[in-house]
Amino acid sequence: MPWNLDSDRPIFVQIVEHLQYDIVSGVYAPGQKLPSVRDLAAVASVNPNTMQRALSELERDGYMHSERTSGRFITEDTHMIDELKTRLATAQINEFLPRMERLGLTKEEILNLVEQSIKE
Amino acid sequence: MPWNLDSDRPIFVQIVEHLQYDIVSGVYAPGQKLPSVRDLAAVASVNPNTMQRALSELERDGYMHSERTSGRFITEDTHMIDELKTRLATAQINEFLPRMERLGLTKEEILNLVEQSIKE
DNA sequence: ATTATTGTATTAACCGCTTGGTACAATAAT
DNA sequence: ATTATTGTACCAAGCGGTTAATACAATAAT
Repeated sequence: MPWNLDSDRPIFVQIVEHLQYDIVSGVYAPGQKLPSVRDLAAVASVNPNTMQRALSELERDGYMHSERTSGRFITEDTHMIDELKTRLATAQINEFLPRMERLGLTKEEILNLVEQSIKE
Repeated sequence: MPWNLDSDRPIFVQIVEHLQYDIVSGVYAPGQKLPSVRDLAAVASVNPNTMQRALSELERDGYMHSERTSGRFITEDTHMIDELKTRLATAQINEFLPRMERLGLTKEEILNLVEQSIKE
């Protein structure tokens, strides 16, 4: 899964989101050890400082914790991960629907578009 | 309709999008005169330079044109506006669906969520 | 004719993000 | 014991976006 970082938004924010999706979708399992800051930075083609900043945010929010010198680990609180999943999904819906309506599409048109696009 | 500008992305980009939505949804009709740069900037609580930059982009793409001292006008090319609408809607879909799937939701779950959320 | 308004251009300053470079303490690996 | 790896911290430089302040020419409004 590429990182798909663009220059429109702060990179560290995009990394936070990317890793949140990785946690929710199970790319990193609960309790699993993460690659080192330097390795993650290399994979993402980003400066280690930038990766560090993203990881600090995720740590501050409790999605991971660092063990000084042995590495960094995903939380084992599966309930918290489930909540994150719900929160991210809801956020997507709440961005998507109002924008589609603001474009002048009716609820039916939106539903049809989604239904159509989801098949292929 | 508030402008809802956040600090995550360049303001001028968000203004471009906001005005595109206004054009597509008919807030500004084809051929209609826009408020002055300074007025728009005041309404959006933004520096005139920033508003000017957004308007220049929209002008470069042909969605409006300025008449030196009499003001700035929305294009009368309704076909172009329709295309913009389609393009924006498609872009929303193409962002929304992959993200929902990446969260681990099945196509059915996504459809149900949309269907559910659209009713209320 | 005079005044106000229009779009436009320019410059300096500030701020946040990013990078590159360096460094350190703690501990795992050898 | 020595070495490598870990997270972490710091600083300087560069860059893009934003603001503020001015200015100008063209023309609409008076």
